[in-house]
Amino acid sequence: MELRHFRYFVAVAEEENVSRAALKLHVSQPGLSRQIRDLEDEIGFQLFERSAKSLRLTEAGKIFLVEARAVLLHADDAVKKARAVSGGTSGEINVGYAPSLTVQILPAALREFQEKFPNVRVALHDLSTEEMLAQLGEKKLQVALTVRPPAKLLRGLRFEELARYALCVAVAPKHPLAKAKSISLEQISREPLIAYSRKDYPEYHAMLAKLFAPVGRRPRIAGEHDSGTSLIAAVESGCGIALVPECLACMVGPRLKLIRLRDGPPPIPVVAIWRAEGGAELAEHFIEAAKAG
Amino acid sequence: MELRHFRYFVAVAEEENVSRAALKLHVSQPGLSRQIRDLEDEIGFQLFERSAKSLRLTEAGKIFLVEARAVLLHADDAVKKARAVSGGTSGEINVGYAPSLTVQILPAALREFQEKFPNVRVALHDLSTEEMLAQLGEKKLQVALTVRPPAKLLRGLRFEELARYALCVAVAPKHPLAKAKSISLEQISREPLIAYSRKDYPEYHAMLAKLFAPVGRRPRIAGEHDSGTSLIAAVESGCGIALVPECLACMVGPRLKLIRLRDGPPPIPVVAIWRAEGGAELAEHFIEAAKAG
DNA sequence: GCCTCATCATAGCTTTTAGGCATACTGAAA
DNA sequence: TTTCAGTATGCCTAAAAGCTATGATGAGGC
Repeated sequence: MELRHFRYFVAVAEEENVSRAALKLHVSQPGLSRQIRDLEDEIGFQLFERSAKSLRLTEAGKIFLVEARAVLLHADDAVKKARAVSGGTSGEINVGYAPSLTVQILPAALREFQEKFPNVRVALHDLSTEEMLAQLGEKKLQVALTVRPPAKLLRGLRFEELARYALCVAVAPKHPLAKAKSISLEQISREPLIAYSRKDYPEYHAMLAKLFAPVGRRPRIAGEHDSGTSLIAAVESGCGIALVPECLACMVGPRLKLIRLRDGPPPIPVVAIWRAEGGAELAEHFIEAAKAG
Repeated sequence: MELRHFRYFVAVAEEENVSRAALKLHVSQPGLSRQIRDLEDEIGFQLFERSAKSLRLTEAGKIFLVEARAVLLHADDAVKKARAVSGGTSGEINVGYAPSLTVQILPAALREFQEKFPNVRVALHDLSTEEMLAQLGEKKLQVALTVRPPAKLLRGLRFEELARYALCVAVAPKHPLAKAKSISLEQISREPLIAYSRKDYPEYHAMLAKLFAPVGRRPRIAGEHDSGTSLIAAVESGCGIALVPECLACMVGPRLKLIRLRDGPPPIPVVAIWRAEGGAELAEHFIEAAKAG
């Protein structure tokens, strides 16, 4: 019996649904199903009553749910208490990030990391991907969070994917396109387009060019902005529409509508990048936190 | 982080010695060493101060030891509480056993098993190996604990080794041989030998015959007994010496001396045997308990 | 009544990782 | 200096977690 079994059981018990729990835990449904079964086999009694279609906690399962949650907290607590005594690792870590792509990831990562390492100062640097790669090389950064760069730029670096976001269309709620279920590139090319600035986001413009090449029309760029915030404001005020990663959803709230892009590019991979050669213990912990968050 | 890490850490911390802890946990020293290292890597601080020769708990490690013990108890407790509500599996299990060979194993197995399954009635049957195999076939027994029988008698049965015991020589403390560091077969053949009864322990006599064949002398059998208890009594009273598995050590206490047998047979394997075809859930739990105990 | 959908279980295969063996390293004691 | 009692490291194997594909089953709609 391992903590994994407790974690898995709690998730399944909370959802009363293996498939959903599997999604939440980032494992496959059959794998999860099997782990739960293994757990029941080991403890020697049923935690769930099963039908082919669903499962429900048994009485014993209900008790075990309460206890299992407590055990998991207890285990975390054990680490925290000991860490407090150890004084904790201290130091500094420099993290480069692409704001628009890390809106969802970064806050969670920071919270997770600072909980484990309250004595580490995290310095955040809003940089272009190019700058990040350069500064990783110069050891000015220990970690970069950005879109996955082409392999040839990753000499001496390693990376790990944190998320993928589809590209979608941001329109003001009262815009005529706001009611569409999806929008085509052709439709976009007829509208004024609000873009990220070419200077700070060269990859963004490269992506636009590649995206519209097969359409035979160029998008009409009606404004360039160097931050997601001001780009959103511009779209909201009716200056035009914008192509943004779907993770901006949590920034725009009801101010804009994000609509599916028909025949869009594959989802944009957001990665953590660090130096291949070892010694960057803090960087690894930061990346762990980013994955967990 | 898994419960395994907690279990391993507690063992190492209690021993302040990886090698001894590894022995206790039945894992190799390097494997254990690595798991402890992994744990430290994951939590992000040192639990031990290391020298090449030893390790000592850090302050954080001391706290973590207390907490880790508590977490492990908590986890067991979670299962127990839930099991209590479930009413527990009830039923009956019939276990055949060879008393002399299971003197160490059986009490621990029973304790372990009854803790998990207080509502299961365990019926113990003192039988010869031959009888056990027959009764397993007839489904009168679900589990047998005895010396490993030859493969050809195990058709339709499965087995798992629980322990091995060397054969050694039991002598009364005041016997002239009591001071020897080891005793040869040749020496034994000069002494009156107290044996298990041929009727109840045919394998024992087969083993004796095989053992003494190369020596060219027969042991002089001065008495036969159908239980370890009376055999021990006979040796204690000076009637002769006996060849017994070393696990009897815990029965004889200071009453007899157990001395190494020179050029003795390989250690005697004690196994749990059960029916190969499934359905014997309780049997499996019993065997798990026997392994854990 | 029968189809479709949602869901869980099973089977077979792949990948990960715990754990094993051999061995190097290291400081203390003889 | 050698030996000894330890821990750590490298490499390999085997067990187990996890994945994909697929089967089975009951609920709800048509």
